[in-house]
Amino acid sequence: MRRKLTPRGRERRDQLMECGARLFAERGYHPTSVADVVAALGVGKGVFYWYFASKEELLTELLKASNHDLRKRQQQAIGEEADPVRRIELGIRASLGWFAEHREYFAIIQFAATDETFAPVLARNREIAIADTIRHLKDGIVDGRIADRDPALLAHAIHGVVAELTRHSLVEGNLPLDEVADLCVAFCLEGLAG
Amino acid sequence: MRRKLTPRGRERRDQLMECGARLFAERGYHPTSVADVVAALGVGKGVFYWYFASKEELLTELLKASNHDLRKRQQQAIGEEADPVRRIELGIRASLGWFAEHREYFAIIQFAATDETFAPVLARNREIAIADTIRHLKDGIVDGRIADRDPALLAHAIHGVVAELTRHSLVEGNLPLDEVADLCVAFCLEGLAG
DNA sequence: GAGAATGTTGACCGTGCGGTCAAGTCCGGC
DNA sequence: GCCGGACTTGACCGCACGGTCAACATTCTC
Repeated sequence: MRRKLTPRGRERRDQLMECGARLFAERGYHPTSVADVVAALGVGKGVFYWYFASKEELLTELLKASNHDLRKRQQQAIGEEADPVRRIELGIRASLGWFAEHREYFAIIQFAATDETFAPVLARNREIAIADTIRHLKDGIVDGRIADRDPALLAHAIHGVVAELTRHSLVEGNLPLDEVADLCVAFCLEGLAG
Repeated sequence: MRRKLTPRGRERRDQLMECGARLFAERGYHPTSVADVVAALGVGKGVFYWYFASKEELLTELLKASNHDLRKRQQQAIGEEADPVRRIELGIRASLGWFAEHREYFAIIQFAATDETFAPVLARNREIAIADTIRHLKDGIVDGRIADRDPALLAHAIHGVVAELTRHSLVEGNLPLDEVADLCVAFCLEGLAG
């Protein structure tokens, strides 16, 4: 890994990250070797270690970059919306939409959660997302729009629904995204209540 | 791996599984070597391959055994309860309770979900659990107690809440189990509705 | 166009892993 | 008391992996 990157260098780095993301998603992190990554790009092994200090660093960078991108999308989606309940809904929809367009990352993030080397990065990402949700929930509780229950647990519950429905629709589903998103929002807002 | 196991043999097998479960949970599957497992037990490497055809098989057996145990507990908890909504509630509470008592398995299952070798076993386990939930949901929908929405998606939503709150309460939480279970049930039944 | 900085190569190294096996020990049944 | 099958040992094998590096190529800078 070196400091100064020319445009050419930045492109190579992006190629390596894209390639790594794809392979990690397809075969998993441990089963994918650095040799696989560089072979897929048709370059020598040294190239990898010019841009990354280690295989570990590549995954860490992928996690950071993807989280940054997802958050950007959520913030754009929520925009200036004032209604806290609607803010939660827009956040949920943005999340489902982003993963639908970046399927590779779901598997990568799920693996990273199980490895103590990467769990900290992920835990931090999640903490931030949960904190956002908690803020909206508290606003909604003050407004009397949301039941007065532990906002932290509610936030985790919402994230759990989103995570599992994301997984289901990516891995097993052939359902239209909107349908899943609608149910996801309806379930979070109303539960099973008929 | 051999056919006939004497009582002594069965005990060794159980020791290996217990030991493997602990180490896989603590350090992860790939980073834990067969040498680590047998060393923790103070026996030679050959012992492992007498009882298991491969490291892979050990994990597979762990997944099967744990799922069997969890399901048994759920069935006992639900018993003869007739009310479908209450059946769902009892199932949720049984699940949270089981994981609280078998923390090791949460990490193991989460990893297995990310590895294409083990994903099929897990997918099958999940399918069965989801099918159970769907049955209760359909009963509830007929009764008019549950909203008439896609039962499959609802089932996944419930499982998502349970999974994430389980994770939260095991990994981050110092909250009493009952409190988490209460909120989990309340959220699933009523959503965020205030 | 010299020289520095950036980028690239691929053979090579050490290590640790999953798995094997020939040899031996333990123990129940006869 | 010995036979055979259940069980154990640990040195060993082959290999693939993460990472290094000296040499070379390209591109920037003045």
